This record gives sequence, C-alpha cells and structure tokens, in this order.
Amino acid sequence: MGNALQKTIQQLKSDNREFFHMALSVDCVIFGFDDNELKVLLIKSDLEEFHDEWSLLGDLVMPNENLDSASYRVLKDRTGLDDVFLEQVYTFGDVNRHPAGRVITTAWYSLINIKDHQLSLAHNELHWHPVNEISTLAFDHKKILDTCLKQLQSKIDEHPIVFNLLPEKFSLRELQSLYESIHGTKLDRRNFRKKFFLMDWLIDVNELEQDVPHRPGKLYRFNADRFSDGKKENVQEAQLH
Amino acid sequence: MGNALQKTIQQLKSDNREFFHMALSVDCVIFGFDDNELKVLLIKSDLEEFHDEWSLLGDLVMPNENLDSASYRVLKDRTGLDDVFLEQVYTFGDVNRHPAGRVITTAWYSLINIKDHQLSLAHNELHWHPVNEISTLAFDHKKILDTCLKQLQSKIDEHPIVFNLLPEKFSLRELQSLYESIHGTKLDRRNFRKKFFLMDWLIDVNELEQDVPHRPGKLYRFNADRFSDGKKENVQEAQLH
DNA sequence: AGTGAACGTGTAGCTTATACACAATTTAAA
DNA sequence: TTTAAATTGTGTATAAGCTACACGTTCACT
Repeated sequence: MGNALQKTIQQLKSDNREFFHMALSVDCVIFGFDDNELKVLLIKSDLEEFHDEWSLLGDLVMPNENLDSASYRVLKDRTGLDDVFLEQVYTFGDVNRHPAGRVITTAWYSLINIKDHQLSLAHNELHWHPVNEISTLAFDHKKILDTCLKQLQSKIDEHPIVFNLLPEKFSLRELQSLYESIHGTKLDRRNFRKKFFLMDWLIDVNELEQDVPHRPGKLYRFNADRFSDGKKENVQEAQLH
Repeated sequence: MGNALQKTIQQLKSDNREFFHMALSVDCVIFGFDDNELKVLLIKSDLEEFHDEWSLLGDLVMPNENLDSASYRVLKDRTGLDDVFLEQVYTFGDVNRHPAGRVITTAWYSLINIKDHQLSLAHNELHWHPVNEISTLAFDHKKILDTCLKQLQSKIDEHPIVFNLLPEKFSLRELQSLYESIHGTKLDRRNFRKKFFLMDWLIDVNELEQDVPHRPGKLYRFNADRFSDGKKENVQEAQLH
C-alpha cells in the first residue's frame, strides 16, 4: 500500500480491518520517596502469563480520550490524586510485547508525595516497591521502569521537579537523600547545600525538624514562585548552563 | 470498566469494538543540512482538509510491524536510505488531531546527509524546506516539528550525532555553521575549535577544502571509533559533565 | 554529665567557559 | 602583479563553577 494516512478512516475500515486489531495503552511509573528510598507503585498482574509478577499501573486509552487524559485517569483512579507531576517518556511498540495481542503502550512517569494517598492504597492490591530491589516485572515493564528512571535522573539536576516527592516542608538532609536515591550516588553535604542556596530554589520557613534523635535541621519549602506562570520557561532556561 | 489491559484482546473485541476504531502512525522529521541551513523534508498533503499544506513523512503502523520498524520503513521508502540516525521523541494522541479519525502518532527525528538521496527525491513530491522558514504545516505537524527540533538542540552538545548531517569529510567552519543553524545562535570561532579538539571527536584527514573562494580550511572526519561497540555508553557518559 | 548523631559553615585548588586580535593563505579583480 | 576580500589558524587572561575537605555546635538519649 502507499501512504495509508492519506486515506480516510472509512476507507481504511473497508480496506483492511486488521489496522484496528491493535490497542493503545498508557503505563504509569509512579515514583514515591519514603524511608530514604525511591519507590515505585506496582500492582499484581492477574494475567495468567504473568501470575504473581508485579506490573506498572496502566489501562487502555479510550477511543474518545486524549492520550494524556488517559494517563491522568490512571493516576487519579489508582492514587486518588490529581494535580500531580506527570511526564511522557517513551512509546513501546514491539509486536509481541503483550501476550494478549497487539498493544502499544506509552510510558509516563509521575512524582507524588507518598504520604498523600495512604487511604486509597488500602483498597487495592497496590504496593510500593523500592526501585533498586526490582529485578523483574510483568510484560516489558522492567524496561519501561528503567527508561523512566533514566529520564528522571537526567531531569532533576536542571529542573526543580523532585519537590513533588517531598512533603511541603523538608530538611536539606531529606532533599539530599532524595537526590542520592535517584542518582544512586553519594553527594558531598557542603557542596550540595551551597549549590541549592545559590540556585535559589528553596525558602527557609524558620522552623526546625521535630522528633529526630539528633540536632534538628532547618526546614525549607520549594520556591514555587520562581517557576510559576510565564516566567517558568525563562527561569528554567537560565539554569541550564 | 476496570483495567482493560488485564483482559484478553478477544474479550475486548466482544466487549466493545470501539477500542479498535483508532489507528497508530509514525511521523518522521527528517533533518538535512545544506547551503548553511538546517532543512526538513516535507511532502504536499493530499487530504482535502489540508490542501496545499506541507506535512511530515509518515504512515500507519502495520499490525505485524514493530513501532521502530515502521519509522525505518518510512525513511527507507522516502529517502532510499537505511542505516540512518533515527530517534523517537514523543507520541501525540489528542482525539481530534487528525481530521479523518482517531490517529495517534509517534514522532521521530532523523539526521541524514542531504546529498545522499538526490535520486529518490526526483520521483516524489518531496521538498527540503529551511526549518526557520516554516510557519505552518498540516495537522499538528508544526508542533511535532518544534518538539523534535528542541530535542535535537538539547542532544547535540553532549552527543556526537550531528555528523550524520555532514559529508564524510568536512571543515570546522561547516561544523560550526551546523551547530549555529541548529541552535539559532552565533558561536565564537576560537572557542568552538578549542572545545572540539579537546573533546577528541575529530580526526584530521590531512586534506584541504577544494573550490572555496578563500584560504581553504583543513578537513576532518568524525572519530567514530571512540563511540563504537561497548565503549559507546561509557565514553558518552564521561562527556556529560 | 557525657555520648552519639547530624547540623551548619568556608576556603583553596582545579577545571571549564568566555572574551578577544592578528598574521597567514588563497581567490578574484583591478 | 598588485591589491582587496574572505577566511584560516592560533593563545592568553579572566571569570565562573566544581571538588575536596574539618571542626565546632546543637539536640536527644542515657
């Protein structure tokens, strides 16, 4: 055939019904941070082929639903949260990636504050898994997870997105520990602090940590004003170099 | 419905044929470099809705075809080239993005040496357009082009991919002009040269430019050995900072 | 009162990025 | 054959950013 896209859908239907024997899905890699570990929200697969394997949260895209709406819907259904950070990463379309048939999936990752959805978690077969303890997942979901983690790693040094994983007020130790979990490295404490103060991403809220068995650190919140509205892009660009 | 992905395709077909009333396509942003300008290969749309508008090169994904195979096929059909640089960028899935029906498209960009496919070009309605002279395209293709260009811009400083746009031997002026075209900026000549020599991406082939109306510059080729095989990833990582 | 644990702070050395000018080579035109 | 136009090839000084590194302070716990 020539260029199928130049025909109408009606023509295609009569030409070859096979075009429609495929489905499109979204899969969400939902990251959380708890207990000094980066975690991801998974569900037990109930497909026979992957009995007892864990898988990412996903669903088919509805015929009248935008692609990004589908991923927001999955998030909302599973965590009860909307207004979360969500970013598209990659589309996986190997013919045999899904045992039930041709399913092409678009992968997204999301950053949420793990404390915000304790309630909805109880009603599900969902569990948080430490990212670096996951060696296999159902389908090609391990590959999807790895791809999303890499994307996250490359974003956090230049874009202020990790704050979506933290409570509103946090200490510099928590922030550094989060960066270390995502990158899988250790960072120098003094240089880390200096860098963040210079970047002006933080606001001192004049409070101290509570209930820590050592000298409490100061608490900060994310300086969201610097990244709001029209200024957002300019400010981000300015920090790229 | 619950999680449609947990059902089989057979179940889905009986549930709701609407799931299959959509199609998946690929669209390729094929970049070339000629006459000191970054260009993109476009085709006249023959859809009535976009009469006389230009559009990217794309096609539907076949039911038994991997997603990346589909984009390679489009490239091969349109340029006669295989073994080209091709990278997935983003999937566009708004319900009404295509007037003929629900078509979700995955965008890719490709870098080719514009001289390599003169022949196949003659048999088509294809034309090279300077990227910065394009203000509208059919469908949402302008948005797709912009997204791919941004991706290209953010890649070229850390990954040695622009050489796909150049002939085997090139002068430093050509290389700098290419970077300037992609970034839309002017660069300092001395610093540009110093940076490239330090990066060790180039090999001096001990030849001079021919037929230039001024003092000829030395010719170089890309030091591909440094990025081949298993070493590839390590070397690239080492240059990220 | 003493111990353990993490907090808060500054500097020196190194690497990287930027700004910037002039003599040499080739072609083309007078 | 001289001259003008265009572009090549080259180095240094300054600024900015990254890295490595140590010690006194504060709080909880016993």
